[in-house]
Amino acid sequence: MTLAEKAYVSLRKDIVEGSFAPESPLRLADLSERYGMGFSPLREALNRLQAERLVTAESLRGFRVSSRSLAEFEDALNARLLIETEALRLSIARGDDAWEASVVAALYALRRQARREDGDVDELKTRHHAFHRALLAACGSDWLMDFFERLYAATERYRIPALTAAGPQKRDIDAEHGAIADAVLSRDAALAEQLLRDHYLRTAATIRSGMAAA
Amino acid sequence: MTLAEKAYVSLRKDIVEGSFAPESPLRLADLSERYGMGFSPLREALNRLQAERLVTAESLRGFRVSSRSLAEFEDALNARLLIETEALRLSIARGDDAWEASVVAALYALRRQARREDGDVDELKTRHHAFHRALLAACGSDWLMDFFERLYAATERYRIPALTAAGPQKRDIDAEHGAIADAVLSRDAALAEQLLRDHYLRTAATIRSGMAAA
DNA sequence: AATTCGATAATTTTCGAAAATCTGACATGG
DNA sequence: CCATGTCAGATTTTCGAAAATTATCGAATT
Repeated sequence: MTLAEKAYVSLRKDIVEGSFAPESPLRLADLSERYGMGFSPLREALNRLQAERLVTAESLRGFRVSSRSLAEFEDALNARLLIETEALRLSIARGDDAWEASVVAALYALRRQARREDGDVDELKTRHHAFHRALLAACGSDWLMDFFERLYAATERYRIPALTAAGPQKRDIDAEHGAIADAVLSRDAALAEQLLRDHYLRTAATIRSGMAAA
Repeated sequence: MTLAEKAYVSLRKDIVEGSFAPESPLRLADLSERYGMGFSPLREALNRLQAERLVTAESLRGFRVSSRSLAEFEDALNARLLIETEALRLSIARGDDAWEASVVAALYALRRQARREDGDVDELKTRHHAFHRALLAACGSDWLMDFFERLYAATERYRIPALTAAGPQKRDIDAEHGAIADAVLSRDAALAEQLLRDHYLRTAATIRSGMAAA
């Protein structure tokens, strides 16, 4: 892996996880010291992240972490619902046995990690992402999967700070995931879409109250 | 405008218009000579284009123009239908008087340019793009507009070579645009969606036969 | 007191060269 | 004849410094 790719992965992670505050400037000198590399690979990474809307750039004034607002969250969430319900429908229509197996496997891996008391939070997030990706993976559209990844990263930026602010949850997220998987495996597209939609709307409600609290 | 931004605009145009063949390597030395700048701004532009899927990159093996295939075109077209019908629906529901006026203006400008015998093809394409953007512009979603721009560029790569190969058209595209605008201005969302869908499906049919001929 | 101007510092942007890596040809051994 | 290793050339990637631009601060002016 080249330095530029490492810079891209690290920066993306740090932005999504909130290590850099929204709107804070991303100065090359600071980043260079933080990640131990020159300007070139950093600029490459920043340009890619700009195209993904995680950072903004102004000519000759450098880069900043993109702003965060309730309106932008709502926008990203609505786009997600549009993209993911369509992708899920396609996936259910087109997925084969191997796809079903991958959904089962992803759910299993997610649950296993969720039940570990000593669990690594990073690993849990990775598996959560993997489960949601597995649901859509058979949709057959590179563009929809691309949009899914973008929107997932964009909304993930809100999930983390909001959830800590909102306190303990009353939801049984594990059960929601299980219900979605069941509907998918029985190829009930309408039910699966409805459950996925509800799943996101519930998360959105939590995040809204979390942002209001923060 | 910085050199990197110029490089981005130029490269994007040259790729979309087909000045570089799909899959052809984009060597830094060549590009440096062609555009009269060093490697740094070119790499920045290429990285942004990579995030937009117009170019692909392989570690330590440089950049290539993304491939072109009927399957990828169909994928982009279907994504476009999903995104644009939704954006159009929202636009019709939310657009105000100023938006209506901008649609009328964009259609007028497009028609004016289309009727000029000595017309600049570049200008016509710009206005065509502007008209379709104006239709959706009141949707209120940055993400949907972002996806629209990406998909427009992706499909534009197919429109140009296919149309020249397919020969003269029997369609009255001007009338199709007019009908869409009429439906939009009368706020008939269902009709507008249907007309937009038909408009794209007809273009898609032309492109399919054009690709088959080529 | 507020504003403008100029000099200095900080920062981004760009270049040119060095380092790292890949490609293809050629020789060598099985 | 085929496989394998090696070397030179081509290409990408990275660095460090130079160039260009913006930001900051104090003095002069209104």
